[in-house]
Amino acid sequence: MTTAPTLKPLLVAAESRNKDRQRGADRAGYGHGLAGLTWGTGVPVPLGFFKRTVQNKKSYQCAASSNCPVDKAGRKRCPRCRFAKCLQQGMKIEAVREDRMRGGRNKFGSYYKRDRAQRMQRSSLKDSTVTDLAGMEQTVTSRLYCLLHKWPRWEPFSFCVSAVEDNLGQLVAWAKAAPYFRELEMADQMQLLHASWAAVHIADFAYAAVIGAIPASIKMNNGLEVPSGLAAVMGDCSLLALWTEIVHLLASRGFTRVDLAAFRYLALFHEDGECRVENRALIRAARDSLMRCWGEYRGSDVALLPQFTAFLRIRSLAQSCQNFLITRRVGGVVGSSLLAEMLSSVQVTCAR
DNA sequence: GCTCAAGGCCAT
DNA sequence: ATGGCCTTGAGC
Repeated sequence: MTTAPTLKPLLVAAESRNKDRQRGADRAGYGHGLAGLTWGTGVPVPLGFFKRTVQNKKSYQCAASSNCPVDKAGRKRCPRCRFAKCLQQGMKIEAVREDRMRGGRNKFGSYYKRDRAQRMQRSSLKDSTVTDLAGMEQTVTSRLYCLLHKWPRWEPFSFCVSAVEDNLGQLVAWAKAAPYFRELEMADQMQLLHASWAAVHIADFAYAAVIGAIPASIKMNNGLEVPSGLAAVMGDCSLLALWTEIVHLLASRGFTRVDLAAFRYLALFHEDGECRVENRALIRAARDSLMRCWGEYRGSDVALLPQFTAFLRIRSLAQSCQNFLITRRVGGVVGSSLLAEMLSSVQVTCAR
């Protein structure tokens, strides 16, 4: 069986996307005192509206009570509230020139500079705290919910495989943007993903199950009710009991989105993935940083212990799930080439 | 010289 | 009226 090289192109694509985004962020400048504005780079911003309003000394009246919602859709409804929002967001009337002189610089140069420096500091700080990283996890539950309702559900097993594949796709994009991970060489990135994808998948479902974001069971088109945890354990009914046990354990200890973020990073940078990687120092640094942040969040290192054992159980469950998929020969028969590649890498590991 | 935020223009 | 794109020019 030959597997198409699927993971690498995905990583390459994610990398170029991230670079584009970074370039966009770097290019984002200032407009009338407000940070994050650009001319002609596709970021829609009410520069023209603000400029005209100030230049022509317009004064608008609000038909309602001066608290109209100003969003992309309703922005044209009430100019008064739109202008108020501009000011509230930090746009400066003084930055619209009275004499209408073009070009050159205005007196805000130093303010822009300071603001830029501050924003830079904030973004680098962000890299080192789990709490901020947890922002990414908010989307997990809604995604899993969609995922469970996405396909025509004729057969439980192929349904579970589809769920796994769908989750795999986003995992790559997430990891590629993750601090530390994005600094690694491509080969190392592949190693870590091969070793962690299954545990991340289960952790995602565990979180969604604990907070009740997904239904307990899914109704197949043939009338059969299937527990949604089956998608978490990738279709292996014999693992369902273990799965529910872990979910209950996590629920009793408390499992927040910060904990989920920690689980995901823990899986990604776990020792098991380390054996064949080049840059062990960076991965160890990532783990240290993670444990420090997570410990701070939980209050103490001791408080992490039960969480950590739960994580280890998820990892061993993940191993069982992978073995199950291999015995079902998903890689060759049902699964996408990406899933096949993930599974074949496990087989290589086992053979050694 | 180059940058990049400000003004102007004009199709919508 | 709006907003995308082009031109300008003081400060670095």
